[in-house]
Amino acid sequence: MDSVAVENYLKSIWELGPDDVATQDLAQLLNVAPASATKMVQRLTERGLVKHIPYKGASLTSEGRRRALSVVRRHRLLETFLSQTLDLGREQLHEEAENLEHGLSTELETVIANYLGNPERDPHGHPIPGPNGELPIDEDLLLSDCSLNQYLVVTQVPDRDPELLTWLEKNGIFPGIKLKIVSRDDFGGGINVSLEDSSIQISTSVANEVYVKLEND
Amino acid sequence: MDSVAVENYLKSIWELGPDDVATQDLAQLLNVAPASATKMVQRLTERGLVKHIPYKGASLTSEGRRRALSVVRRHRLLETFLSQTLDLGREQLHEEAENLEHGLSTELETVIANYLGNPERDPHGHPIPGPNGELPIDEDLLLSDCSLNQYLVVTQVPDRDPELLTWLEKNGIFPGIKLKIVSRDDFGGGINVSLEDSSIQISTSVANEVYVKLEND
DNA sequence: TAATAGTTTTAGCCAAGGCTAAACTTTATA
DNA sequence: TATAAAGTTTAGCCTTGGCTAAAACTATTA
Ligand SMILES: [Mn+2]
Ligand SMILES: [Mn+2]
Ligand SMILES: [Mn+2]
Ligand SMILES: [Mn+2]
Repeated sequence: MDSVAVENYLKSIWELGPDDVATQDLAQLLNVAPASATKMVQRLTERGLVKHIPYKGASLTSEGRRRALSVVRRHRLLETFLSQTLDLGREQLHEEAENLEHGLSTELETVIANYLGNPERDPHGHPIPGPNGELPIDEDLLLSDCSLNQYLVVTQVPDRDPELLTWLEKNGIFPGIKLKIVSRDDFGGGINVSLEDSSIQISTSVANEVYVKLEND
Repeated sequence: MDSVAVENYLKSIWELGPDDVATQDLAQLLNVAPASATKMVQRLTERGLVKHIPYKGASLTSEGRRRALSVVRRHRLLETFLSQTLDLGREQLHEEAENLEHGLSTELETVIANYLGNPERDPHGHPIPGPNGELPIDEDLLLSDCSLNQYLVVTQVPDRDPELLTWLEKNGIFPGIKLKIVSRDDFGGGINVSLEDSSIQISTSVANEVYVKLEND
């Protein structure tokens, strides 16, 4: 079994990938010094889970990816389970799942997945990998890439930043909601969207973390 | 925050206590070499969580006890939560809680406790410590200590051994069940109990792990 | 009460996973 | 294109939590 540290590194490399991941980015995401990240990346390379090209970056081998996706699966199943059983807001889920994901046995993972009806997405709309690390293809569109006046449905919101998530929630943006981009502020940077019965401005950086699909399935 | 190892040592010392705990017993419960247990006990003594009298044994300080009970609370709340939401048998709960207990935040602990209605016992009948480490007084009687022909109600069964727990369950012995000791096999060692509509023989070693109370409240 | 068995501690080792400071590469800038 | 800045790796250190083997202590038993 991988240690908590190893699981966190693998998951982080996956999240920052699939391109070569910079030592700095990895270190920052994990709150460790760059030297620590380098050392761990080297250890994972020894173990055949990572490919490291010095001064260039790190990427997962297929075995590394499999294990990373196993952590992601546990994380997202836990988020879904907690949101379904307890009355937690979408912004509280990530942090809790982050702690619990390493302690979930394969057996309990299966029981929870069945209990939930083997869901394909978590409460943020993130796809849940299958038990063998199959990742459902994800063809959602970045909100910021969409054209004006198309009818869209939100499919994914980010999960890491509770502040942002609370703001999105308060303004009616979460998976399932319909919206339309009505205009772009090309310089102020941002887009104006209209929802069912309100309309708000969303900065580019936020629009870069929200995914949508076209309304007609 | 205490590490996983520290939490496990504190909980184990509590479980083996309150008398001075022998190095060997501690090592065995935690699956480590006696020398490892000695070393950790010394570290915990440094930190003021344990009192160690060399060659005699280890016991918890009041701060050590508080932290141990916090782990026990998380463990027992998790067992209760899992048994209530998923359809796990009583014999599967302990192992899962053992892994998850270290990843449960204080906030989620509170949410779960409220969701469950702040229960006083877990599915094995073990008392759940309060949020500040108050342990409900436990005046249950050892089944093996009870006299013949008293009307008894099972209050606690052990949680560690899935085999045993499955056996108990199959024979109708679990918290809430009424029974009566009808005779003792003083030499074959064991007691004969009659339940609602069956009667079985229970070895002394098992009867030493089952607690009961008198039927009239 | 002296030898022996059992238990505990000490000594010395190791791997994991952190850190800082210094050295080295790569990239950007003058 | 030379130099400076930014990013990365190496070197060397530390703590935690394991281990085994040997030494020390305690309890038992002859
Ligand atoms: Mn998440
Ligand atoms: Mn999520
Ligand atoms: Mn238990
Ligand atoms: Mn229990």
